[in-house]
Amino acid sequence: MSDKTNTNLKEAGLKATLPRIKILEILQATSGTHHHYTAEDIYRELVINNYDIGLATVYRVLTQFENAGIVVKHQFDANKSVYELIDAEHHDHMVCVDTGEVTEFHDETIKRKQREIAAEHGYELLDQSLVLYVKKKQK
Amino acid sequence: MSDKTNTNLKEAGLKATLPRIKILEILQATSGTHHHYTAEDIYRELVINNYDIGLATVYRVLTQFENAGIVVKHQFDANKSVYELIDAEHHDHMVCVDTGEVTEFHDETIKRKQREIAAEHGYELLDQSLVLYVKKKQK
DNA sequence: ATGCTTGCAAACGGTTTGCACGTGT
DNA sequence: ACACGTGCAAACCGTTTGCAAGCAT
Repeated sequence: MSDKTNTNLKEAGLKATLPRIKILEILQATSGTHHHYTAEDIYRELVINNYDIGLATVYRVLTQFENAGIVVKHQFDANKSVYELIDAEHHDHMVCVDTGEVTEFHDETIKRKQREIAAEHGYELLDQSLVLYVKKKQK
Repeated sequence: MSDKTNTNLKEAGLKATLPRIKILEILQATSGTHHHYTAEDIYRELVINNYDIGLATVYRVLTQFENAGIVVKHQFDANKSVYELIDAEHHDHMVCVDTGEVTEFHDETIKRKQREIAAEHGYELLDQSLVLYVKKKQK
């Protein structure tokens, strides 16, 4: 898997350096439920594992990953960004306003409707951001 | 109309002060196409009209308006917020990535689908944010 | 009169950048 | 070797806040 990781980086035109490899590994960690990380989440994780990697580098690497199409940057909250590995199936998010829990979903009907709407206005749909703010239904 | 303005403020539990009245008037200005303002847009407008109102006050007033349900805060771009008067019909936005132009739209199909999806996950839909990033279709 | 508002300037917090040093190929 | 990548600390920039003075009621 570390082979695969290096390959990914090379393919993206990025030298396989320690910081980039470690950050990519953290993003790929499937153990926790949350695969949405802030720059500091990742930085903290690095510090815990005794890697001497600066926060500035984390930001730089994440930006490079974003440009390389390895990662998407989301803005669920007004004043901090979270990053997420891009997987094959691109999905949207619902955020619980009480717990902050993030659930992913995908819906083709909505996607299709969006393209229609853009087209009606003479536009082509390049990208889209949909976030539902929800709370647990109590009965 | 300045009567109406004061009434709005009073109803919202806010004293009718000069800064609040003027900021509300700017938000209500229907002349320009863009009714999406950054705090500085509004500040600049105030300066042009020779009002001695600080940027900090603009932020404070906009936040109060937001809490009072007079205004919504959007985050089309990562590092600046825009504010918009809430009108009866609540709508979504498409932003042209080339020109920055913002077009509003409303679609009931999408809204309904969203409620369904939230419900499927045991959630209740409180709020939602949908932004389409588009570009002019060239032929 | 008195409590909410405001202007100013300083603080904040996430993110970016300049620079000299370190590292991958 | 040499270009590219990195750590550190300082800069940035939109936004928030403490404080003393100013208004609306």
